[in-house]
Amino acid sequence: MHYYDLYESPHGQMLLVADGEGVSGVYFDGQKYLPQVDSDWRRDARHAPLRQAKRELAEYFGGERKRFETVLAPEGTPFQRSVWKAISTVGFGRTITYDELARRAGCPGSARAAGAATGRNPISIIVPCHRIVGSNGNLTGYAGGLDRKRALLALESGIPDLLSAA
Amino acid sequence: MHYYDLYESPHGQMLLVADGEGVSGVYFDGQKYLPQVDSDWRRDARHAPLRQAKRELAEYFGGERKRFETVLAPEGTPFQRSVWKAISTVGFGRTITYDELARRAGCPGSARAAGAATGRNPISIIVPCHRIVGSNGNLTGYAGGLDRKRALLALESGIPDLLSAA
DNA sequence: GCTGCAATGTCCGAAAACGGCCAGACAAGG
DNA sequence: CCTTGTCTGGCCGTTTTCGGACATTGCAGC
Repeated sequence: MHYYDLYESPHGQMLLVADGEGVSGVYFDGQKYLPQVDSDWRRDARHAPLRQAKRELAEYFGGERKRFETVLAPEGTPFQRSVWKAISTVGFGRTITYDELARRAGCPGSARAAGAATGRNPISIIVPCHRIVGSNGNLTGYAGGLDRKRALLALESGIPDLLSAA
Repeated sequence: MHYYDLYESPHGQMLLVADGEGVSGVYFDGQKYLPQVDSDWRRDARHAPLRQAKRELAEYFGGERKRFETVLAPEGTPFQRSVWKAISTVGFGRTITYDELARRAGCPGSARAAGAATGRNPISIIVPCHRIVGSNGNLTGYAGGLDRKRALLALESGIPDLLSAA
């Protein structure tokens, strides 16, 4: 059974999804790979993991939270899971390259595949895939749009996002 | 979560599988498409649907039961489900052809596809796929082996299975 | 009679395409 | 020289695509 709820973030509406185990998805409105809310999913604002995720996200955007503790249950291939787990080792305000990410996932040399897996990360923000950048520092991609990626990194750096004002 | 148990039938050991909804599989030992018992499955002889299935199977082999009432929850495509449901409309001791089966499933002309779906039936005996025969009366196939198919039909016809003695 | 063929939904293996990459080479402009 | 940008070729797991194979059957052609 799937449960879901919506959350109004500073960067647009977000869809939160969970199953019996924990939170399985956190998506920006209109992002790539956004799943369809099936007719047999139940919207449940009192679902414990969903409530905790919403609260922690609000604290994150308020600048009062740097680590998430929500119970996660993403679905993916073994390789994808290892990549997503590796992403979670990158702390607030830090960034690493796709190459380094692949190494941390135990697959050195698989930078490109790691990039693809990063793009399929179903849990935005909480699994901080926005902290992965190109080897030259470029923000090469983000399923929710590069603007949001830049905004999140700006939030974490403590520096106002100048570009977004332009 | 998956639960399972074993049952010793007159024609070999059988594997019974269930999830939260009901019985999802009944397999002969060594049959085609036999699923692997995953390490996170739990053997549970007290599981209600499993216990009922075992009891009804014992009664069936003892000649004291002609209809099953166990709650079923097989997994398959819409087409497969419609075929399996159609198979269940064939009564004890009766047989129909794959062509007739396809018609009952709402897809006349899809006899071959119906045959493939029949082969994938996960619930032996209770969903009586052994009662489906070729248009010329031949026993064209059975995941558990043609011997067992013949034996089941012999049991249901009340006639001793002469060939099995040969 | 026997042979060949068309129609049908699904699974499986193989092959190809597709990415949120990266290093090296090269050219252009300071 | 150093910096910056573009291009190229190799890298790798996943996804998509495609061609057969099936627990069939009725019909056409010989």
